[in-house]
This record gives sequence, C-alpha cells and structure tokens, in this order.
Amino acid sequence: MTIGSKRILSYPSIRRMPSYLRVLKDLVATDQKDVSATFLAKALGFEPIVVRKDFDPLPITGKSGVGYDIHELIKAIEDHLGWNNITDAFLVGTGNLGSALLGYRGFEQYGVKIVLAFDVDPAKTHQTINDIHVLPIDEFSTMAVRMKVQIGVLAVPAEYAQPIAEQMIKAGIRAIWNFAPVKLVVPENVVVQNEDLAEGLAVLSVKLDRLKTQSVHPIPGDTSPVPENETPDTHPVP
Amino acid sequence: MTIGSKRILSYPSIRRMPSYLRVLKDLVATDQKDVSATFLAKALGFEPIVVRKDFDPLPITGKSGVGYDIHELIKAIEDHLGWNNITDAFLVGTGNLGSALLGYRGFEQYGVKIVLAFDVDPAKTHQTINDIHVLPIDEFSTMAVRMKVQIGVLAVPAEYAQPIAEQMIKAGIRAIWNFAPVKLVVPENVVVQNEDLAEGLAVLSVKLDRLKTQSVHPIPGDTSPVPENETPDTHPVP
DNA sequence: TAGATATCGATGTAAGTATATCGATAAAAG
DNA sequence: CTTTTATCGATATACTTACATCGATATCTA
Ligand SMILES: NC(=O)c1ccc[n+]([C@@H]2O[C@H](COP(=O)([O-])OP(=O)(O)OC[C@H]3O[C@@H](n4cnc5c(N)ncnc54)[C@H](O)[C@@H]3O)[C@@H](O)[C@H]2O)c1
Ligand SMILES: NC(=O)c1ccc[n+]([C@@H]2O[C@H](COP(=O)([O-])OP(=O)(O)OC[C@H]3O[C@@H](n4cnc5c(N)ncnc54)[C@H](O)[C@@H]3O)[C@@H](O)[C@H]2O)c1
Repeated sequence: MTIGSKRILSYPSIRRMPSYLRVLKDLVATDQKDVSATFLAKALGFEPIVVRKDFDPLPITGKSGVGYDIHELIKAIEDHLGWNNITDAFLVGTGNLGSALLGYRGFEQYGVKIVLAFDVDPAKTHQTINDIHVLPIDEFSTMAVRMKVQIGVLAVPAEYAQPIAEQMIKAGIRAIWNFAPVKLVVPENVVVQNEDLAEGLAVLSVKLDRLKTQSVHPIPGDTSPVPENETPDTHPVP
Repeated sequence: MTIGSKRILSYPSIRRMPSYLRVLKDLVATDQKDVSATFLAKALGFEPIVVRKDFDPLPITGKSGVGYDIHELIKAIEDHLGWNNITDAFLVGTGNLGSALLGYRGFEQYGVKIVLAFDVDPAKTHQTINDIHVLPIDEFSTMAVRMKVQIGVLAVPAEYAQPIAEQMIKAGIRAIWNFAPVKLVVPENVVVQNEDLAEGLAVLSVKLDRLKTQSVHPIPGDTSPVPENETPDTHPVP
C-alpha cells in the first residue's frame, strides 16, 4: 500500500494551514528555531495528533523530542499553498463588503493581492480605496487580459453575480472567490470558492441553542475556568 | 435501534441550511406548494441524497413522487436553527469589516439583528451606520446587561480580540461571532464561531493549483459545457 | 553517564459523512 | 384503469477525518 504515497492535504488540513502560518510567523520574531506539534495544538485549540497529521504530507520531517524547524515548516506550507509568489487579483463590487476587503492588508500574507477594483456605479469609480484604483466595470476585460489576472473576487449583489462571473471567465479568470449567496454555474476549467457568512451564523445559532439546552443538566462538580469552543470545517476532494 | 432517533443535524447539514432557506424563500413567491430534493439539489449543486439526508432529522416528511411542502420545510428549518424570533446582537469594532457587516441587511433573514455597535475610536462613535448607533466601548457592559444581549460580533484587530471577548462575557454574552484571526479562550458556557476568510482563500489557492496541474492530462473526449465546482465544510460535534 | 521527559512517526481504531441501492408511494400520461 | 415517471425513505456501503496507542529518538538534568 505504498503506491503514490499520500502527499495531498485534505481540505480540513488546508483550512488549518493559515492558522499555522500565523502562529509560525509570530514565532519567527522569537529566537526559537523549532516548534512542537503540541505547542501549535495548544495555541490553536487543535489536538497534537491533528497537527502532526496535517504536516505529514508536507515534504518535511520533525525531530523526536524537538519538533519541526519553524522556517522549514513555513516554507513547506507556503509552497504547498502556492503562496510564495503573490498572485494578483481583481475585485468587482466596491460596496460595503467589497470596500472592506480592499481595506484589508492581510490577504498578501496569504498569497493574494487585490490590485484593481471595479464597480458599475459611477459614484464609486475613478477613486482609490486603500491605494487600489476603482475602475468602471466595462474596463474589466481589457485590464484582466492585459494583466493576465487569474483570480477574481466577487462582491456584487446576488442577482449580478452570475453575469459578472461569466464576464470574468471570458476575460481569463480561472478562480472566483464568491461572496454572493448564489451558486455560480461555471465551466470545468474554473474553480469557485463560495464564502457564505450565513453558514457560520447558522452554526453559531445551533451551538448557542445546544449550549442552553444541555446546561439544563449541569456537570456535577465542575467549575473549571477557561476551556474552549471551536467549530471546524471539512470537505472531500471534488 | 430506535433509542433516541437521530433528531440532530450534523454540522455540514447545518451549514447547508441557509442555502436551502434562500432557495425556499424564493420559491414562496411562486405558486408552487411542494419542492423535491432533486430540485433543491440542482439549484444548489448538491446531490439529491444529501438533501434528503439533511431533512431527515427535521420533524417533517416528504411525499413520494411530490416532495416536501415548502412552508413546512421553511418552518422546520427556522425552528431548528432558532431563527423564528430574531435575536439581538451587539457588534464591536466599526472598522472596515465591522461597518460592512453593519451595512448588511441580510442577517435578519438568519435570525440575528445587530442593534448596537461599539468602538474605541471617538471619531467613529456617536454616529449611525445604516441606522445602527455606534457607542463608545465603555458603554458596552451597561447596554448588554440592560438589553440582555447574548450574541456579540467581534470585528476588532487581533490584539484586542481576547480582552474584548472577556469584556463581552462579563456582560453576559454567551455567543461570539469572531472575525479576528485569533483563538479566543472562553469559559465552557460560552460558544465561539470563528470566521476566518483566509481558510477560503487557502482552499481557492489549492483548487486553482490542482486545476492547473490536472489539466495537463485533459479528459479525452470531454468538452462538456457548464458543470460546477464547490468546496464544502464539515465538522464533528464538539 | 544514566534516567527522566518530550516529541515524532507509524499503525490502528472510531466517528462522522457522503454515496449507492431498492422497494414503496404518489401523480401524471396514455 | 394501467403504465410510466418521479420521488421519498430505509438500509447498506465506502470514504474521509479525527483520535488513540506505542515504540524510537532526541534533549535535558542530575
Ligand atoms: N456586507 C456584508 O456584510 C455581506 C455579508 C454577506 C454577504 N454579502 C454579499 O456580498 C455581496 C455584496 O454585498 P454588499 O453589502 O457589499 O452590497 P452593496 O450593495 O453594498 O455593494 C454592491 C456593490 O456592487 C456594485 N455593483 C452592482 N452591480 C454591479 C455590476 N453589474 N458590476 C459591477 N459592480 C456592480 C454596486 O455598485 C455596489 O457598489 C452581496 O451579494 C451580499 O449578499 C455581504
Ligand atoms: N477587513 C477585512 O476584509 C478583514 C478580513 C479578514 C479578517 N479581518 C479581521 O477583522 C478584524 C477587523 O478588521 P478591519 O479591517 O475592520 O480592521 P480596522 O482596523 O478597519 O477596524 C478595527 C476597528 O476596531 C476598533 N477598535 C480597536 N480597538 C478597539 C477596542 N479595544 N474596542 C473597541 N473597538 C476597537 C478600531 O477603532 C477600528 O474601528 C481584524 O481582526 C481583521 O484581522 C478583516
């Protein structure tokens, strides 16, 4: 059973990688050279076993009794996610959410940089938000083709999401980060990642409900102070 | 094996519920009375089996050859999620993301209404965003206690997330929707839902990478037009 | 140097999800 | 009224993910 040894991260693993990166990058400032799975687990609220499993497919190896080399680990993760060289992205829809995204400097840490934005509303175009120019949507295709941009961020109202997605794809976009609560219909050679905030809200509601109903039967001699409470995410390979 | 029949939705199911709700509410406008799992599956890109499994724990039943009663289904979902009577929430941090969330009218559809916001920056307080008042953070506790608010939305910079969370909890907050990329340490009787956009970005990166490398070996006689491309989320009960 | 402690990596188990199959039922079509 | 089609619901299977155990190895301490 050694055929094609598993060098592919599962989606749950992939989702945890940004968290690891954050902690690891904080550690770089320290004089530490190595970090243990136990340490990362505690910092992030996972189980140490999960951490080691997550790193298992990466082309690195930890040392017993020591842990993983921090720099090696960071490099391995960034390599796997393709975050070493930052990829340019275009954003469409500079409304509430779109301009929040533009105002966020954090994405560059994750390999993506929004370099141009577009909107249909003349009141919003021909200005800059956080140093990013906002152009009329008509110029999207020209610019996308010229700059060979492959990632598009979709932050328009639901009813315009599909047509804008199609326009993106025609202009060469291969990956769409979709914030509109709509299932986009796209060709096979285009990937979509839907970001639906309502999912998290639904989970929160249910957790709160279940918390209340279960606390009707309180744990006998328990007044422990500071545990945790997380909700993860998983998924099979499409 | 009928002891305590499974009336509990899995987390993946819970995450799909908002999508169902959206489609169902659109259907209400129609004159349709029933909807089949097949229809919902097609509309959302799931498998019909998944849809039926998702509805199985709900206290409703579909009719063979017909489907589910739309109104019954909506009610069952909203009941389960506790979204029938809207719950008030407070938001802290009216920066880029926070004000985007305030500008969004959609959350009420999911049982949560942000009724007050708070910030530490005097330049941002004592104004309204989308008709929601922004107060100084010092007033949080008083207002939370007075209004018996149980849900807090955290949209402050990472370094302030933990202290603000603690302040929320002292004021009676039981559920925190956390947008800061930080693991919050909270007591057992408080639930946290972390919303980490980087997760989705990580998934998108990998999907794009895998798309490119696999397309080196194109599927032989395949030029099918409009398939799909989704990435779901799952998780075990804490 | 010897012993205690921490940690990895491999292997195995359990839990949770997704998917397939099939009989029964309801509506529509002939 | 009979046949066809669509659909649910139950059961079974496969797959993915999380979790547990244990031996081996490295570091630290006495
Ligand atoms: N704001 C939030 O917190 C939030 C939360 C969850 C989901 N969403 C989703 O994100 C999307 C955007 O939300 P928002 O609150 O920013 O809405 P918004 O109305 O504030 O912004 C939408 C922007 O898209 C622009 N636009 C409209 N049609 C366009 C077109 N054809 N081409 C280019 N630009 C166009 C508008 O001019 C506007 O600037 C929506 O689909 C919404 O459902 C938003
Ligand atoms: N903007 C995005 O697109 C985005 C994306 C992902 C994650 N986030 C996360 O969301 C959080 C907010 O991001 P942002 O872009 O809105 O940042 P921001 O700096 O624009 O806004 C932060 C707000 O919090 C306020 N604040 C600071 N300390 C406070 C305190 N002690 N009490 C009350 N208010 C306080 C500030 O005054 C400011 O208004 C951050 O943790 C960020 O990492 C943002």
